[in-house]
Amino acid sequence: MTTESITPPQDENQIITERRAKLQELRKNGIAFPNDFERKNLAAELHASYGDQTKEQLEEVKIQVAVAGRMMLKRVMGKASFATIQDMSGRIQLFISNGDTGEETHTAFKHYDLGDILGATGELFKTKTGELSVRVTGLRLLTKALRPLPEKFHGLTDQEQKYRQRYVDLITNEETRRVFMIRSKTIQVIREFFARHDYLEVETPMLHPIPGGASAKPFITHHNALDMQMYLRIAPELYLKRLVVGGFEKVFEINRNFRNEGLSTRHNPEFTMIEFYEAYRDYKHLMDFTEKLFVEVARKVLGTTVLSYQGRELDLGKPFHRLTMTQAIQKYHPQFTDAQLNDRDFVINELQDLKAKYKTSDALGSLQLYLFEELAEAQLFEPTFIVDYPAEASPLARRSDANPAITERFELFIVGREIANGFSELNDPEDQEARFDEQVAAKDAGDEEAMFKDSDYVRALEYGLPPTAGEGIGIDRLVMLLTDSASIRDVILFPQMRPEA
RNA sequence: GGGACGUUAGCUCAGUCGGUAGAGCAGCGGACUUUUAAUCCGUUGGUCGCCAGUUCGAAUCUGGCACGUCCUACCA
Repeated sequence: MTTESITPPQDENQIITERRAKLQELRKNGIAFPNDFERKNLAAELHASYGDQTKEQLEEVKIQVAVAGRMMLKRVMGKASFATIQDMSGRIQLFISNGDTGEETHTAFKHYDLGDILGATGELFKTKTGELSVRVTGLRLLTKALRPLPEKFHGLTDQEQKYRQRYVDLITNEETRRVFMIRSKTIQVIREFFARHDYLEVETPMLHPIPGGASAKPFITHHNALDMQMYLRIAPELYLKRLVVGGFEKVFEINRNFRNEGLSTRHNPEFTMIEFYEAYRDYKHLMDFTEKLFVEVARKVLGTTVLSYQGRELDLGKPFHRLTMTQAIQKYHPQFTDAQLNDRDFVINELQDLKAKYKTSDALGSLQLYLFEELAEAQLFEPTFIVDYPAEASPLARRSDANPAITERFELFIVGREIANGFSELNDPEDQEARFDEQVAAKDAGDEEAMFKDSDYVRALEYGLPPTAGEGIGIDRLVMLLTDSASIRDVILFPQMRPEA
């Protein structure tokens, strides 16, 4: 006994073998992958234009259509069949019968498989149950699908496969298509919003010789011709502010940042942010502006400011809360007094009880920040601006005139997550240089996330940065909110995964 | 990094006490000219994640490994 000489690839199975044979047959009989079918109508447009017409009206007007799409459902009943095809807009039913197409075409159709891409021409009509359908007179197989689709009722449910094979997820799951259409629409609305406010959209480098603008571990890469180490950007901030120095007084950029940190339901190594800067504004203006932006995005994308996130209702149309860190702590832990929260030893004691990390060298503001993160952050379900961040944690932000230990900075929290971060920009070049030097000292002391000193940036400030306000908004997290997604992977088309086993 | 749970047909899932593998969908063959996850009859399809161990015998018990999901930590 001899083994078969043809060993199919490992994931080949009987179904794929069968379909390959059908494709072989198609090749033999002509052009297996024709590209001359002219699609003239989309499913959703036909439903919108003719869905309301009666059976009789449709028979009278005799609308000729040409539709194309992937076959998702198939029902064969001897001399007549129904098929449901799906295009970018939606689905429409085809009726194929010996009487309309001739027996040969209908017989060929019976061997078409779910997942095949078809082109059909014919006349619109309504079935006796009232479903708008195409009475097919011409039917062609445009692309043979070799691999079977997931089960037609449940679709693809395995999370890993949804992420790894997003194309299958998109074919099968309406909800997945909805999420990414909302994502696209969200970015479009944001662009329009900034354009309307006379902002200039710019693109700054993704490859940085000095990573800057955030506290994070960068990805390191190498440029061959220059033989130098480069970093994927962790934030565009320093470049955008250089542009404000240059006279582009309102700029924004929507693009990816890369951070070499852990993966989680809220973190992907590459994520999308919008950063924007406007001269002659301060952080208070940014908060008002952000509220307007969020309301507009919700209204234009979802049609309402009221949304449901993981079972809880949220209204972006209500004024956002504004609290200092200590006020936020007290909101959820009213037993703490102002005196206690401003007492270093007391705060350190609380942090110890919570097993939270801190350094004995930390200033009171940083200690309060850690306590806030432990006790309040995750509870900020309704949109809340937390203001007055400690200067040592905000090396690019302008100090408060009333209290130089804090900065004119806020972070916006919604559903317990940081969604945005903004501040009045530090435009004092001497203070900026001093703060860079502090960061370098921290880096030398072992802080991997401390910033590098960017001397050209300081030089830019020395030419004069007008008083400016700047902010970054996490687009992925915003889209999670708008789509009620629990994981950031659900709003990124191709999330980072480990290599396949 | 730590913890919990999971991995069985292309897909969705069962699998009892350890006794040699099941259903539905998809596929193939047949019936059926208005179906709606069409229906009905017949039928093909398996490295039970991988490697060891225990046992007469392992999808099932034990150990290790891989991958995944969730929680947690770092982080936006």
